[in-house]
Amino acid sequence: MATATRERIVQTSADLFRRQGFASTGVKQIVAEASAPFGSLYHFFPGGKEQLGAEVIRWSGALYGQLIDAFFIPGADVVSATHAFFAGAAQTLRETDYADACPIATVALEVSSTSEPMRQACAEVFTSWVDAATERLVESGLPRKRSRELAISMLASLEGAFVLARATRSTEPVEIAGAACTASVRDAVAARRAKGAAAHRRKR
Amino acid sequence: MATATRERIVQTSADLFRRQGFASTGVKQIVAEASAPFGSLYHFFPGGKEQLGAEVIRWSGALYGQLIDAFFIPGADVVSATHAFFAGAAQTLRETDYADACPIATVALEVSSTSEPMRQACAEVFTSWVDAATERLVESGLPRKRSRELAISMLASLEGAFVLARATRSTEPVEIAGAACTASVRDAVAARRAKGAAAHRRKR
DNA sequence: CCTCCAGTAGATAGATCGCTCTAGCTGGCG
DNA sequence: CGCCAGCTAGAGCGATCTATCTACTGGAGG
Repeated sequence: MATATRERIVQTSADLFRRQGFASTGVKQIVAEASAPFGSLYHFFPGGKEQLGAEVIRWSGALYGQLIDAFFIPGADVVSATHAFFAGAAQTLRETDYADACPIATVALEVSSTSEPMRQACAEVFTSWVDAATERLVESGLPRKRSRELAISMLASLEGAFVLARATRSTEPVEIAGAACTASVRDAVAARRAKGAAAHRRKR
Repeated sequence: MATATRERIVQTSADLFRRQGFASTGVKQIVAEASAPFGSLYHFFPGGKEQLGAEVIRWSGALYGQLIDAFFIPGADVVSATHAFFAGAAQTLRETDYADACPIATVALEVSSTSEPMRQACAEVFTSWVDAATERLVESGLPRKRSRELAISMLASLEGAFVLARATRSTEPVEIAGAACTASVRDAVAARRAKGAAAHRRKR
């Protein structure tokens, strides 16, 4: 396995960055926790810690992006999917002692004013998440513009709820934000149905 | 002025922490930027960087908490206040090149798994903000439970929108989150009015 | 067989980290 | 005036940071 070490470095870094952030995680700590030789880190990432950071952001982003597709299955009810999504996040928080929230939010805030390549990586990930969620909502019959708005405000609510939850060590913010988002999605679906029904009535 | 230096240290730290976070800000950088003697930092903050951090969190929290009272003036319309609050946040972001968002969110995410005293300071600040917003909504006639839910989901939306906005260098998330929150408040007010009208009708 | 090179391994450089320490300065009070 | 806190001022400590450097290993290909 040629790239096993490289992968282990990325995974371990992702874990540490999520918990303590980018700046407070040393490269020594990474290689130690990953049981990787120190030299290998700079062999695989000649750009140093910054290159590793950018790659970790993209890797975590892709991994967590799959969660969106896992919850918002085409054909299934988007309202209950939204509720389940937030409920799942709350459960994960509780199970991990409020450590596993968003894998990139901490790093995003840290670097968005100091490292342009890492900031861009974060922006790409967030955009990809918004796009994915938007598509799932469009597929469920909502207008594209409304879907995008919902996707953005859902992601914002979740990210913000994570901030509050980790600081207060309570899942209440996640649950309340989840309820609000679920209600918004329900309203959007109902509005769409009403409009569809009106159009249907008009047709005949 | 006996405590001018101390205050300058706190203000400068608040500025730096907000931009680059806690870990990436060195004490040397703080005293340099604050034009303060190095010894003074440890004179005023014998507990070192952690004590300074906790104090900066509380100080910034109190300062920004006043914004809530500035926007949600007793007697004024809460719906337009909500809209103005988010619009103001978006404008500040634009004016400061996406640097001045939440003064403590970055630090909160960084320390909530590593420093218990600083995590508690963050928790206290967030709680105080939620409490303040809740009171303003209660005063405008909304039920307390609903007010608290609105306050929490508004704060979460704003914090998350800040994360997205800083990373993508766009105020769109703030504007969309603001629109969603404004709609929620409007709905809550409308529901209250309907209920009040029903009670009124029932009465006579 | 030997060559070659990706990957392993870690010593070490050079800068910076948070922090301690001592000495000097200054303004108000006895 | 002399004295004593409160504060200023910065040299310097040990630790730790990122990154570079050289040396070694093991297996695939000529």
